[in-house]
Amino acid sequence: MSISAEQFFLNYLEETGLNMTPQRMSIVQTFLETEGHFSADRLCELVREKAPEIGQATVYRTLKLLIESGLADTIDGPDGGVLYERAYGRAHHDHLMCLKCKRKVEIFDPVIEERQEQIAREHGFTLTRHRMYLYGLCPDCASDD
Amino acid sequence: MSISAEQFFLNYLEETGLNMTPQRMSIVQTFLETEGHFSADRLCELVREKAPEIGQATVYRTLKLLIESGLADTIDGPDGGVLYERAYGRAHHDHLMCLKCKRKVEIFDPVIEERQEQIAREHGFTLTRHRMYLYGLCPDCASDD
DNA sequence: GTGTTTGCAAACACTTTGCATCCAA
DNA sequence: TTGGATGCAAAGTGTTTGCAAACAC
Repeated sequence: MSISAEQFFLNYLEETGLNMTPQRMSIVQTFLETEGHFSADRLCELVREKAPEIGQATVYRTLKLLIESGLADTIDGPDGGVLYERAYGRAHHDHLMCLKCKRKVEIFDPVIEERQEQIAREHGFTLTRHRMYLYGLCPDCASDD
Repeated sequence: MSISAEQFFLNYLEETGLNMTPQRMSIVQTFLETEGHFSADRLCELVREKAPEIGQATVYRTLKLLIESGLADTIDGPDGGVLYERAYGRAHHDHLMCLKCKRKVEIFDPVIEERQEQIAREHGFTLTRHRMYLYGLCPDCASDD
């Protein structure tokens, strides 16, 4: 976590032999400014508020680079859609979400993380990454019933 | 697990005011005969091997019913696609998959299950369901490097 | 200059829908 | 008889791609 996210992305581009461009810069900045989870389409809107001339294909292409570089991460909702969130400079976490109001809580549990490693090891697997989603009703929605 | 899967589905249809039809019967049977994880498209193919006249829309519609009834469950692969598997009469489990050869191992860990409940409770959530995917390299693929 | 990147629109894969017809109860 | 079910084809999603022009280095 010693270098900035922008620098991190620049390094990635360089290593991969790709160029920085105004469009990519805009998209990365917007991405970094945006909190929480959002769809590709939503990011597109946000980018275009500042730079309407940027095509959606470019946003999709850049989002792909962000993921490959490790700046971004995807999450998949219970409904099937794909969302993105910032990953670089943040600790790993999983998600707990409310099926009704869609509220999301980021969670982290060392016990679970440890068991995951353990389980993979028992099967001879080398663990690369994992995803865990807990779905249920938040306190507010549970009491609405 | 006291009644058969077919009966279970019949009950669901009845409760929901829907009818059993030859097409649904074919699809459910094919679904139950098919081991492992498969795409909607793959199920379509299998169904059509026996009953070529069944439309894909019907397969999709029936698959939806299978999920609503609880007979089927969806899983999402690391690559984004949606797969289906049999759920009724089987214990809950999570998945460990090889990123290279796509091999999948079904796993279950009481410690993790317990912690998940615990975490949800700590946040005031009522847990409905969860998904956990572990991704990595299986023994064979790891040694290929 | 040369290879990369862009915007556009068309292509894509997968899933859902509208509709006229057909069928189960 | 009547509301649900079907097949077909068309319409949606959300994402990717081909291409000629524009650009970064």
